[in-house]
Amino acid sequence: MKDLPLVAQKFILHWGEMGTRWGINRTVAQVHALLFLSEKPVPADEIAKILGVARSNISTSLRELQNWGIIRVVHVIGDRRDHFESLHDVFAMFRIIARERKKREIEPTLRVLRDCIEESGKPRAADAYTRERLGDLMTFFEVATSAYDQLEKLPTSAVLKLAKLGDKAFKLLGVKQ
Amino acid sequence: MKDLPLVAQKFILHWGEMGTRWGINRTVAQVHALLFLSEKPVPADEIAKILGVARSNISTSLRELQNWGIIRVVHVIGDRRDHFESLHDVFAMFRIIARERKKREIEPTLRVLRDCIEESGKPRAADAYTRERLGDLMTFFEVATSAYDQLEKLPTSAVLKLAKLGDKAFKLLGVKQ
DNA sequence: CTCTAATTTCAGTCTAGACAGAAAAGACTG
DNA sequence: CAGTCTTTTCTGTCTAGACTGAAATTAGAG
Repeated sequence: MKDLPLVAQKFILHWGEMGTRWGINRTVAQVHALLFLSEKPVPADEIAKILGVARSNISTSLRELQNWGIIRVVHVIGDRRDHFESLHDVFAMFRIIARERKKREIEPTLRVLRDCIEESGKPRAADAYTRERLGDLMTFFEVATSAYDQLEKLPTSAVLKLAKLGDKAFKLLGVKQ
Repeated sequence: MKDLPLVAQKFILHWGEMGTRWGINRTVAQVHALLFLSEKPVPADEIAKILGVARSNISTSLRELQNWGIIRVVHVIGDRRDHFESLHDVFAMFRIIARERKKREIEPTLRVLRDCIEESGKPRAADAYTRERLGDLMTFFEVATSAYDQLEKLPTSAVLKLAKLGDKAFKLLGVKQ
């Protein structure tokens, strides 16, 4: 870690902490930060040395990041080791993260809500109030995911245009005032 | 827990697991789920009994949920105990959650990024590539937060309208096709 | 002001999950 | 196919932070 530029150290540490706040293992987040800042692909043993954690631990973290789809293996001529590089396009990266979290967490939640609401018809399974509350929650998740799905289809350039329009967009569409 | 409707049990357990995936203490999430489904305000000792955890633990969880601003104390005549109820409007609830997470996690990250970029001008603090990467990341967070800020100002009705417009909205605005 | 109920704090315990290191498996080389 | 390098898997250890129960504090009632 000490041989990294100061700014890189600072960012990697912060990114690790952020990870833990969002349910991502600290080491996984740190590995991601390191690769994100790295111009050249990095082999696992170097990552281990830089971050000061066991090689085996890095192996697991890399696997996890590959499952997310935000890093990939590349090969360097004259070196047998796998090298890893992060996706460089930040917007694309967060699109992938959002999509994965939707798949892993939101969709299962929607399924549970659907099951609950279905079962809540049966006698003794739930009272009317519970049923209504769950219905509201499901509506929220449905609206949110379908809105996100629309947004996800846009290319980055369109998302940027949209963001730049900001307030004006809402007025043009007549959803405001 | 056993005396709750089956559907409520199922939801509370799932919500607890979801919490852990998003960096929220399981018990905190369970308490929230319980209150969310509860028609009447519930006193702390009953929550402890229902969820089967220590009273003191519930005290901490309730404090946390109050800090988030998604539950509040109410008093019931003829009972000295504090009773707690969840916000019932789901959209309002997630608006608060999003705002808090922005304040607690996104804004500190933006500050770190700003610091890093500023420092990266200094000699030996960072190479050009690192600086560029951090700049891209900061741009992303800036665009995302400012877009969210706009959205947050809209009343729920307008957000629903917007979501319903869906694809059409993008075409109307000329950001698509 | 005293007594009791309710809540919070605190110090210690417990445990899920992070981590290390060894061993196994896999892959390339000559 | 033996030898070496690399990666993965596995088992046991360690620790942050979740949790408990007791003690301290606070709030109301008479």
